[in-house]
Amino acid sequence: MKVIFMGTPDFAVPVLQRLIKEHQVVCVYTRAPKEAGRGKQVTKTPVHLIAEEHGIEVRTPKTLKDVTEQEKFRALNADISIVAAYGLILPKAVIEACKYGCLNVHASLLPRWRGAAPIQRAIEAGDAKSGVTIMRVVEALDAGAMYKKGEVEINADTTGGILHDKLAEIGADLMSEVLADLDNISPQEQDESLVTYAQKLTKDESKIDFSMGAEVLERKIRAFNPFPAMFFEHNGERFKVLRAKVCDRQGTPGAILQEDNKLIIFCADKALEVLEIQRQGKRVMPTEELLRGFKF
RNA sequence: CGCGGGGUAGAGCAGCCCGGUAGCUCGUCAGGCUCAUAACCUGAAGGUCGUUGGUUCAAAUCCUUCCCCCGCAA
Repeated sequence: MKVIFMGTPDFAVPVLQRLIKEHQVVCVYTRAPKEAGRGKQVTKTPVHLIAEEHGIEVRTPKTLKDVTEQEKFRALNADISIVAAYGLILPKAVIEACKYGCLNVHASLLPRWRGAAPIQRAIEAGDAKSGVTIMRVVEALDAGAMYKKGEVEINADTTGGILHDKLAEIGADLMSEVLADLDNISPQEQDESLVTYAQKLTKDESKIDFSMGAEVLERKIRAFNPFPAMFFEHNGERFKVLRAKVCDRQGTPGAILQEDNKLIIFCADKALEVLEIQRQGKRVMPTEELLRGFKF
């Protein structure tokens, strides 16, 4: 099929690569390159780079509300458009431009976790499983009828990064399957009574609030690994906590205890033993290693 | 040129501001102690102090070139 792909971050890359392999990707839409990283270098999006690598036309409009832009979209004369974490609102004119409409890969088991940060929110909430849903794009956010889902178990070692990568791969598989069998799958409407929303991640929630419960914090630490990473401050220095485990001890919330090469910080109820830590300016390392030379 | 921290023994850190032949914790090896041990004691090995050039009687330490890593911010 002639496909238009719309996506931006790493999550969208496996899907795009699969489409390139199996279909004719006529054009890729992604967010415009912007200043990012140290030195504020202008950086192209991951999707942008992959598209260029394959010599596919890349478009980076600021918005698609523009009628001229919509004309250009329609002029591609594609059979279907595929969206994966694009980051722009799609107007009706774009959604309905192609013969087979517009499909989306979403990193959750819809209708649970519609919205911006479904991967992290699922872990944070303590869900036993997460997954990917392929659904039809409609004007309302992540509300379209569903074609296919794939599930992944969330266990005690599942970090946001690990889950992200798994879901991206599964998303590519599922999209491939759905496209191969599009005429025979009838999409199923979402049950609105089960909808939850995944708020996007903000900077200030990545600061560890030790007046919260240890279990919640542990999940949050896992969900936010490797990005944006939960942190605490000590003597004006920032320490990212990449991994921790709950331990059954009590003390003043926020108090730090160093004993036997272990770093324990008390929370509201129990305490957290920090297992993997990153001092600012240093790499991530097992807490034990940092404690060989650094004293809190 | 967005702001900033760092690269010192296998690992993690101190020393740098106020130049003077490199130190701590752990690990490794040897010996000792012990019923025994990942414990304890003694000793040893192991470092071009990221790289280039400079200042100096003398540079890990001051200035400079480049490389690499990272925090913030985006």
